[in-house]
Amino acid sequence: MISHKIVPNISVDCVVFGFDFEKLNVLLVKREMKDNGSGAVLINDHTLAGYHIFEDEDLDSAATRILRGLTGLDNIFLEQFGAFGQLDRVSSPKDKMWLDYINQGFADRIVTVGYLALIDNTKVTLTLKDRDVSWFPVSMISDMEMAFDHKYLFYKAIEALQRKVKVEPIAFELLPDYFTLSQLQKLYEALLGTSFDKRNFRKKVAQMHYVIPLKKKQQGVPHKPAQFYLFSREVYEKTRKGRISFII
Amino acid sequence: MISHKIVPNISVDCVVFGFDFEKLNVLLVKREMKDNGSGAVLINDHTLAGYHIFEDEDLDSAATRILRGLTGLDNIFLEQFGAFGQLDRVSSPKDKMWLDYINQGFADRIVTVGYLALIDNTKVTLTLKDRDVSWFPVSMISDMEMAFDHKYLFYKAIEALQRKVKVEPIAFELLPDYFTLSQLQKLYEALLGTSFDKRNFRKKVAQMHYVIPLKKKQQGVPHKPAQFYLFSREVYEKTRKGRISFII
DNA sequence: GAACTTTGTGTACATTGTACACCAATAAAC
DNA sequence: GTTTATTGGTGTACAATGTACACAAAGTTC
Repeated sequence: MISHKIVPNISVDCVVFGFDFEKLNVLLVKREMKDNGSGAVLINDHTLAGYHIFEDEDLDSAATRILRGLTGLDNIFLEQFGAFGQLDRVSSPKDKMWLDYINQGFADRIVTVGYLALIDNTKVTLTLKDRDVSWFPVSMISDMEMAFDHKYLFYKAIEALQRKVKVEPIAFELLPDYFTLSQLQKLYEALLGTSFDKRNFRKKVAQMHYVIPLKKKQQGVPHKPAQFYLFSREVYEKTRKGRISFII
Repeated sequence: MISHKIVPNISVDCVVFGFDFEKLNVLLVKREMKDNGSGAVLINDHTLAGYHIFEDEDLDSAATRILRGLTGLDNIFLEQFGAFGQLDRVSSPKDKMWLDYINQGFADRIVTVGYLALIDNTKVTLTLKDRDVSWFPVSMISDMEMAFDHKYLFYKAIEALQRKVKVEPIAFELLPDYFTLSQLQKLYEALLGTSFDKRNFRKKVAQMHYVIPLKKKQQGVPHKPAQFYLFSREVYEKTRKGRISFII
């Protein structure tokens, strides 16, 4: 195992989204610290998945490394949603105490690059070695305590996600390889916080020739089985349109 | 004058766009270095407007500071388009020689945050003290020599610009307060590299209630004078629509 | 086989996009 | 002051897309 030198004032934070066919979730890491003597709980909240970058890796690699550590997966969809360098990012007493505790000292000035990650929930089983990592419904985040400016980063991430999802077919990254149209619809509804008419939704999907029906159907469901579809990036790339439309 | 401590491994680069009613231009800074003895030209190319950040300023402030230095203007439209941390960003012999020459040594690892800036050409007069800063048509960039990975950053910036301009009314930042519809149309054509039908374009603009006709008309032009319009951000914010439309 | 649950389909209307051609208003030239 | 050159400004017919809306079909469970 090679030990890498970290860059003390640059880090990467990943906002990892997953979809359980009902709602959107985010992956958070528990942060816990007790007083050595009394055992009193000093810190008990959550952070995004993040770490410093190493001297010898670029930003995308750092994000990939962090996600591999948490989920065991490579090849996760990743996209930057911003760089954050506010002076007071890491300034609360708790946060300083924490950095001291985990022995990172405090660079008084850390710039972090935010990454949006979309993962297919069915491919991940958490509860690996550490159960400090778990999924939380995005609707719950507003009521949670979070470290540093991570709640702010989360909001920025979800804004970016909603913006991008309307314009690029990245939502499919949150679904398994085969999915039904109802699952797709629920996903978009969860992402955008709206609801769609079933017939109109399907009419629209029918025009997306890169969403391809398979011969396969659902099995063992207590109702009419749905047909499976798959997303083809190749077809998408070949058939994308001009989309000139500055908005009203 | 206070002297600030710089953060050696973090910088900000600004891709500054302007519009001269004919084409899009970018602001570049000349980089020149001659051999002390022979006077031979060792480096003669261009860089984006960029510098390290200071310990006591955040990223946006750094970008604002850099632009104030170049243009004399505050209140310039600014938006991040990415963070760049490739290991080989600053690696060519020329670039190393240059960093040595301007006495910055070489941090072997610099992360830069890219900012897109849109400025109203009519408000800037360059040729201040230094004439090392000047406008170049974006169409010319592909043939130019540029420092570091700045050509790459430029392409990323223009991609982001084209994406955003279709979806948010930021193009107006490139126009004077009062403008004609023909100027607006030429601007969009320059930005997107397309051309529009005049009547259809105007029909579309007519639906944007935040583009407001004024009583004023052009004067002294050798043809029918055009009406002036203005962009109202307030009206825009109040009337923006839902725009749910994941793309085909 | 009855009850339950989710799938899958079509039509009428409104809105938006697109293709296309001519007169109007001004300054400059004569 | 008449002509010329140049850009500004307008409407209509058709195609494509968005939207509102209701019911039968295919499975499982009991």
